[in-house]
Amino acid sequence: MRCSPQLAREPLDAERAAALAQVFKALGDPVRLRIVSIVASHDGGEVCVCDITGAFELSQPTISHHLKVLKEVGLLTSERRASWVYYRLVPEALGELSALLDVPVVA
Amino acid sequence: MRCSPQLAREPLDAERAAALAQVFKALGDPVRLRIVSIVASHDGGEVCVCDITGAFELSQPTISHHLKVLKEVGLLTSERRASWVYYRLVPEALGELSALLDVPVVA
DNA sequence: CTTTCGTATCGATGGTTATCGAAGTCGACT
DNA sequence: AGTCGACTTCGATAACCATCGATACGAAAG
Repeated sequence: MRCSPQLAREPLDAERAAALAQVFKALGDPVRLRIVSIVASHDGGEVCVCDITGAFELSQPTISHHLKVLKEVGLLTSERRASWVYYRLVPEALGELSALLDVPVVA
Repeated sequence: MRCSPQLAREPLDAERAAALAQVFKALGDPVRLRIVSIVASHDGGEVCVCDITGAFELSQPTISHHLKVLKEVGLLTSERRASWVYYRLVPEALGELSALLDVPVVA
């Protein structure tokens, strides 16, 4: 777990910065941010793709693309059951980012 | 302060998601993430541009561009003193993001 | 006031990305 | 088997972005 490295503790090395930046970049799209928030706030913790598609005025392939991006960076996981695919949050991934950004107010 | 809206509390509306996504997008670049971490971890809280430029193998205009992006989304502020420009962190901005991503482990 | 040094802006360019329609896959039901 | 519905992958296109060299600006020094 690397001891929850805070951003203010010491400068990030290039390798770690590159990995983290990928996750932030995934969150750096309004649609993806809303998708994460939809999944995170859903009772039961998992959401069918159809539920997400219905929340946007975007084509279904576009939503699928965004889901793929979020899955690739480790923010979501997916599972197929019957005809439907369900996505759920990876809380540890968000937690790591939260800890990283948790800069002490008192310097 | 809008009661520190957690991502898991309720789905983000489009407007708020767009604003937040801009900040995450700013952090979604390895160079910018390292710049933020350099500024955040620097004693005294402020860093001269020359200190940042020296930490990368990038041209000075490129660093200046990244600093501008971080400043535009409210993560950094700058002040000119004599010939040098100093950048410092806006802790509240990082804090808001941290609170947003602070998803409770127990669903 | 011209030079010099630190930083910002400009214009161009190559690489990346969001989006779509079309086609492919995978289960389920008949 | 055949078909239908849910979802993903593919190929194309337009918009965006990181980076650079050249240039401009602002402050201090000579």
